[in-house]
Amino acid sequence: MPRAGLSRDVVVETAAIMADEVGLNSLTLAALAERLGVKQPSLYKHLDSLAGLHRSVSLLAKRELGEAISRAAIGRSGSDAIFAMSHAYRNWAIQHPGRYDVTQSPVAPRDVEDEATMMSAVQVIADVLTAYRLEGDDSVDAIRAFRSLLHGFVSLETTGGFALEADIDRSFERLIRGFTVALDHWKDPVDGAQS
Amino acid sequence: MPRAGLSRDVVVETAAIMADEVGLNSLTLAALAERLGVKQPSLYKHLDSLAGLHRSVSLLAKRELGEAISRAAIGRSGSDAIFAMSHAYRNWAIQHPGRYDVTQSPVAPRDVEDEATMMSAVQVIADVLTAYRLEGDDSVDAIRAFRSLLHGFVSLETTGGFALEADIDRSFERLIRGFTVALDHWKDPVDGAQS
DNA sequence: TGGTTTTGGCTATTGACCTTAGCCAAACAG
DNA sequence: CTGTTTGGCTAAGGTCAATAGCCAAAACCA
Repeated sequence: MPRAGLSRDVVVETAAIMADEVGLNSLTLAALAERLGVKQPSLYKHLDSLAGLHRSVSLLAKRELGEAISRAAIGRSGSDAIFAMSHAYRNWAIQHPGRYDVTQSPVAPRDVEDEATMMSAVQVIADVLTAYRLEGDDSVDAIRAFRSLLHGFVSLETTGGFALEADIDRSFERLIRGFTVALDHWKDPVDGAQS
Repeated sequence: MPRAGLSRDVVVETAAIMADEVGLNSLTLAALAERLGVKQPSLYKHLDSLAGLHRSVSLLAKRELGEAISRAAIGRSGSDAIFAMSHAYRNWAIQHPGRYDVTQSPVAPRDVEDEATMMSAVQVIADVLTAYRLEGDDSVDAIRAFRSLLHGFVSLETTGGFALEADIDRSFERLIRGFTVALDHWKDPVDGAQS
C-alpha cells in the first residue's frame, strides 16, 4: 500500500474541479476518492465531514472570485473599472460554474472566516464605486444593486435560465451599461417623469 | 389500515410547503411521508421518483410566481407596472423561499411543459416593457436585464447574501428605480461620457 | 346487494451514500 | 535503528431512495 500523497489542499482543490464538472451537490466522496486513487474512508484523514468539504470549497471559490475581480480593477476607475470587473466576474463564473454556485451565500450563520472572505470581495466593489462619489446608504444600495445585477445575470446564464443561447454577450454588455447609466443618476431626486 | 386520502396534488403541495421550510434539496421522502401520516414507500403510489417530485414542485412554483407578477401588472403600465411586478415578485419569493429556488432554472433540458411555463411568465415582463417601445434585441436585452435584477437581488436576499439586515427594502426600491432610469436611456448611443 | 377489480396502504429488502472504529504499514524523528 | 506519528485500509452502521410483493379498502357493476 504505497501512499497517495494527499493533503487537505489537494483534496479541496480536486473537489472544486469536480464540482465544476458535476455540481458540488452531486459530488460524492466515493467519486472524489476514486479520482484521487484512494478508498472513500481514507478521505477522512484529510477532512472532517462532507459539510466541511463544502465549506472549504466555498471559501476557496469566494477567495478566487474576489481575486479575479480585484485583479481586473487594478489600474482602472469609474465605468472602465465597472466593465472590467463585470467581465472578470462573469468569465470566472462561466469557467467555474460549480464553484460559482457556492460563492454568494454564507456557508453557515456566524462563520467569521466566511464573512471576512465575502466582505473582502465586496470591498473591491465598494472601492470602485468611490469614483461615483456615493456615500452611506447611497453606496450600500449601489453595491447591492451591482451585486444583484452580476449575480442574477450569471446565475441565470449558467443554469440555463436564458432560453436563447445567442447574443448573451451583448445582453450582458447592455446590462452593465444600463447600470453605469443608473449610477450617473443615482442621486437624482425621485419623480415620476419619464423621457 | 384506513386510507389517508392522498392524491398527487396533495403530495406535491405538501412538498412545496415543506420545501419553503427546509429547502427542496433537504426535503426527504421520509419526512414528507410522516407529515402526510403515511409510510415512505406509500408515496410511490402518487409519484414516480424524487426527481419527478422536484419537477412537479418546480412547475407549481413557476406557475405561481408567474401568476403573482401577472396579477400585479393588471391595470398598470410603464414604470408603475414595473414597480408593482417587482414588489410582487420579491414578496412571493420571500414568502416561498423553497419554491423560489427552483423557479429560475429549467428542470431538465428539452422539457416542453417546463419551457412553456417559464415562457408564459417571461411574456408578462415582455408585455410590460412594450410601454418603452423596445423591439427585437433591445427588448430581449431589457427582459434579461430585468430578470437578472430581480433574481439577483431576491436570490442574494433569501440566501442571506446581504450582510446587513437593515434597509433592504430601500435598496430594492433603489434598484428598481435604477432600472427604470436605465430603461429611459436604453436606446441612447454608446459613448464614454459620464455626468 | 354481492362479486370483482382497482387502488392505496403496508413490510421487507436492496443499493448508494456518509461516517466511525479499528488495524497496519509507511514515513519520520531522534 | 527504534519509537511515534501519519495515512492508507477493511468492516460495519445508519440514512436515504427505490422496488417487490402482500392485503384490505374503495370503487365499480350487474
